[in-house]
Amino acid sequence: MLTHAEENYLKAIYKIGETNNSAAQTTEISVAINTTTASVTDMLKKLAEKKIVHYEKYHGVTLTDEGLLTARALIRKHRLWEVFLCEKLGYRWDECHDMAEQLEHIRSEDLSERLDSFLNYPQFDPHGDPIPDKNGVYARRVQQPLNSLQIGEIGIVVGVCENSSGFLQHLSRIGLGLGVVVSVIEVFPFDGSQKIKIHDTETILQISREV
Amino acid sequence: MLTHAEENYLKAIYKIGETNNSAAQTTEISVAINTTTASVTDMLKKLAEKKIVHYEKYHGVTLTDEGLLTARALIRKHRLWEVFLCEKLGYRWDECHDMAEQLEHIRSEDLSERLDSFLNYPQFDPHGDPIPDKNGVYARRVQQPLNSLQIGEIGIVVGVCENSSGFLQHLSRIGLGLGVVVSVIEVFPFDGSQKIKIHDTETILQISREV
DNA sequence: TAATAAATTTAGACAAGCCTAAACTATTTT
DNA sequence: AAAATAGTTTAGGCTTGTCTAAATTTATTA
Repeated sequence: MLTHAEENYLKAIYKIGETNNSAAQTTEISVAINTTTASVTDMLKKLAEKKIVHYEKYHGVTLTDEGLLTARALIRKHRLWEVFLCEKLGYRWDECHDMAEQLEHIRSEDLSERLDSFLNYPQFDPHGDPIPDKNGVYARRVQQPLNSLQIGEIGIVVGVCENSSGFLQHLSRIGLGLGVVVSVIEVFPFDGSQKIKIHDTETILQISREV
Repeated sequence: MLTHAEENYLKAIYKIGETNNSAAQTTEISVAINTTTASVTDMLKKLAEKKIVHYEKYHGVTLTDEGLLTARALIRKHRLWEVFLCEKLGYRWDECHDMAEQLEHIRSEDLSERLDSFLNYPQFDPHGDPIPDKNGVYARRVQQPLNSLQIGEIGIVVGVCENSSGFLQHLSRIGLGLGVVVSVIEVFPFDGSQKIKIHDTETILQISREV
């Protein structure tokens, strides 16, 4: 059984490993968790002791199989609670992170499962991040053109292909900035334009190619 | 801002004060919280420091106005979460206490209010205990005869007036033991008998007088 | 490849919350 | 009212998770 602090380290290590695709370094973790590197080193020893991470002095850590499972369960809880807070309690997606951060530490046999079912097995949290299922499996999010999304699918704008400033200005004018969550409402076969919902307003665009 | 441990002490002190109608003694608190009396003494000093309790050495503690408010907010959160766990996630009333015990410590501006509204402003938790409103006010539960309850009202069996063993055996046979939560579904004016729901089964009884 | 810079670990301390054992108060008994 | 008992507090210590400052290792650069 892990303490809250240990769980927080675990999550940070997981996320760093995910995005870097390499071992998480002490400094990276200290930045993520907002502590000193000395504290991180202490904690890494404890986590290694508990077989949660593979730790090699001066060379960062990676998660063990057990650590990976636990980390995914945490992410799952976090994201399910975010869905709950937004969908059921009406919080905005930017308001729920701190609460979810606390809620993810609630210990219980099968709370995640019950919550999942209550929320109707959501695939994504309000930020558009995928929610692992109870076995830790989740739809890897792949960068793909917006125009390849099917009706009902959800995506986050992570970049654009064209870089003409006029085009970028147009995007930001209509609210399509980086990180914005969109879902496809309709596809018009005539010209391939899509009616997409931007997490608040609705707006129709015909776009050449986005990611 | 109080720590989790401080909040637990606060709740214990509140409950003891409520039931005893007097200052909470060190030993009582240590039993409630399951620690040593030495730990309790330490904590009482800290709580007094923070103006949460009035503390007189060797003579127990009572809550300050601030302490009282905070305690009621905690109880409110606890009971609202219990309602959520039972009604929305389908837990049995005896399963949700430990989770609610954790959930009550979640810090947030207005989570209680949102939860309250989401749950449709319940008056009682699944154990039949009253839920304070956002100002800490709640329907004091008063002992009253079951037959005085109106349709839709909820009560807990806290005692009986008649003590003939035959009568008591009848009660336990139909599942009406002490602590059982009942709600009145229907009243038959003809003979004053009531259709009451016992937190699981349904059963009809015509009863002379209960509390 | 030796010197310098950056990252990491070790050493020593501290607050919170708990513990045991010993000392102290208050209450009850005789 | 003195002695016995019950309840409470103090003293000293332990663990967790944090910190600063110093020492060490790795990486970079000239």
